[in-house]
Amino acid sequence: MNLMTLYYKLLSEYRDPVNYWPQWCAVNKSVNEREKIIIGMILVQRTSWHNTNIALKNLKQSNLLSVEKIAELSNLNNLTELIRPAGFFQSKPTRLFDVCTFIKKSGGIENLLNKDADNLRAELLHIKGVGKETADTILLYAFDKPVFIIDEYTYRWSEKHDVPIGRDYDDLQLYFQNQLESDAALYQKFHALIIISQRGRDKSLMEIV
DNA sequence: CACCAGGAATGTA
DNA sequence: TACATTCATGGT
Repeated sequence: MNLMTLYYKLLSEYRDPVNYWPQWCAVNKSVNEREKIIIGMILVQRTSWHNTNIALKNLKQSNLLSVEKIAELSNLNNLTELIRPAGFFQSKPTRLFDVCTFIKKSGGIENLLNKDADNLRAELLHIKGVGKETADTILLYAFDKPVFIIDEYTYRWSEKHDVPIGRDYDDLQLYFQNQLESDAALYQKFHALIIISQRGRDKSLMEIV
């Protein structure tokens, strides 16, 4: 069974993933929504969405759920307290600040949207705290670039469905992208379905819209 | 109380 | 290159 067949099977079982993640799979995302996705992706690293949502809510209440405003901070003390529920308080504030600073110095989301996916990916990977998974998640969901995300869910799903590729990020990503048409909307829905189809106890997702 | 939740940097051989 | 360790919070 090829990946497209498996995708349609997932669709038939779980319906349209856009209903589960409207803010992620939306066709027309605002700049602000894209920023929230990026901020969320940094905060959720090795953390549950439940905890991440608390941190996001704190940022919103302090009017800091913004790349610009985070990048303009003179110190990270307040930011550290606000995102503490997301854990790793000694590293995440700096990671978040660095990502926001990069975006601001690059001319903002609007400017980065025009950049080539490969070049943007390389630039993101230069930021300390941004690895392949985070970079690709940002590319796919915040910038709508056709890059398939490889994460623990993708590994488990691939193994379960006998995808003939081992546990290697680059190999598995190439396989998905070679088997599927290069389409960001397809990748977004496909990956959302992979997650939805195997969520465990914590069924929470990103809440902030 | 033990374990987990969409990682990435760092150190070791 | 490949693998182990470390980092922190809130829920189950």
